[in-house]
Amino acid sequence: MINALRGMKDLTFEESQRFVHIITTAVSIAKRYGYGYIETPILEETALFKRSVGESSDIVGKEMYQFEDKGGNDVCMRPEGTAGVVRAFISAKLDRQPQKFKFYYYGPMFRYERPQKGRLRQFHQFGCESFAEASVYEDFTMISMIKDIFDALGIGYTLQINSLGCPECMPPYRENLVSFLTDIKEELCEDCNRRISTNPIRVLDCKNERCQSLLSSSPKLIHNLCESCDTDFAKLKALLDQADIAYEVDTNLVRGLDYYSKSAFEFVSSEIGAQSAIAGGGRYDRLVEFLDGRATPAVGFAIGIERIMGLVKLPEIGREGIYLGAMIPEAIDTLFPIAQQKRKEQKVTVEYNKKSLKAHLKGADKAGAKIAAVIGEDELKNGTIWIKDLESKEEQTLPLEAF
RNA sequence: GUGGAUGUAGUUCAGCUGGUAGAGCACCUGUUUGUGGCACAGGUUGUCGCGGGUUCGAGCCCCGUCAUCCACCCCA
Repeated sequence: MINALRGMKDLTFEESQRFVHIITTAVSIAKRYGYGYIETPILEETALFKRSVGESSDIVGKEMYQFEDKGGNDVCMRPEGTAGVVRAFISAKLDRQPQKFKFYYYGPMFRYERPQKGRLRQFHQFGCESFAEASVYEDFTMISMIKDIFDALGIGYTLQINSLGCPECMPPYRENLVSFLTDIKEELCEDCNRRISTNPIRVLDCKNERCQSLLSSSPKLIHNLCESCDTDFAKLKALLDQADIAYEVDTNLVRGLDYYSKSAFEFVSSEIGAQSAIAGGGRYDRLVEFLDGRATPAVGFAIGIERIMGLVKLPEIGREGIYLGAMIPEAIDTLFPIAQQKRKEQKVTVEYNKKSLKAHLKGADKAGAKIAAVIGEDELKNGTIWIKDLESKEEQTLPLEAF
């Protein structure tokens, strides 16, 4: 027997219903916010991710499904969605248009990690990217959209926000931080020591308690923002307050991808285990430029479908449609014209074998049908059909034309 | 990549100090030969993850391997 690969899952029945429900809910809300669908390839040139996500990230460093294709190209299964959308945006030369563009997407992402609760090798994201809108109002609007989606799905969450600064205030802060960290490096954990040179900002995120206590007196970017970043962050908080959206400022919130700047946010849930982030995003004003486009400000986010799958309240669906069956072989053929007609509007299940009335009713029950319609000897002779409403238990025999 | 736990019927699990497997649920059939969801009765299903080893004998012990789960790491 061949099993699915490690970290890859099949979805059926209730799970697949949840999946579809999440996507359709998110899509309808994104459309209301003016987003249009974008589909980009799953396979991209490896260089795209190296340049966008960043070589220092774990994603690019050790988690990519990377290989050489038959034409000798260095390719990679996308580990996240933003890079591909930005690439498509630039390829279509939309960066040269004096307009704003908003796209939503959803689909599989691939990361070669050790699976655990809420972490798969093939997982799915729903995401949005907004281009050419530099205003912090857009950051706010995006958070508000995620809130709408989670509310519609009945999901509880905590919102965490932070500002990651910009090319003006980040570099001096980084130097500042590195010198602080270097002074105490003997006491920091092994991982943090490595991070001082690779990605010092991420030291702030260390889960080691000892490191955290040492870091309490570290310089905070939030207190070293340039004027523009500072006023934008203040504005974002004000807008969230005004909209009554609860949030926590988490000065240690560091997005794992290199391309973020200014606003960063993460929605977390306490109910799903260690992998608690259910959505994450932020501003990435420089990414279009990094990928050889014309400088274009942008904001985006992604929701992890599998992460919220268990949290979603699925609307209850009752009995639906019609079950058709025959009690004698000669009546079976008469079922199909009826089915054809009824399927124009309803769900129809046809049983191809003759069965006893009892067996048909059981079958109708199992099929989740609202109406059981059966043709037996008498009905065939009289050109009628026997109907039972499985909910109200009402039954009647109707002429075929009247059904 | 690291650590821990677990792998027995479709599924959830039991299986005492080693003697060639059981329960609930699900499924199928019956309980007036044309009436469902309930109840009752009966029934089907397993190379006990895989490969070695110890033993007269292993689901139970040992080694290896694969997989799953949880955590670290990282992130959606």
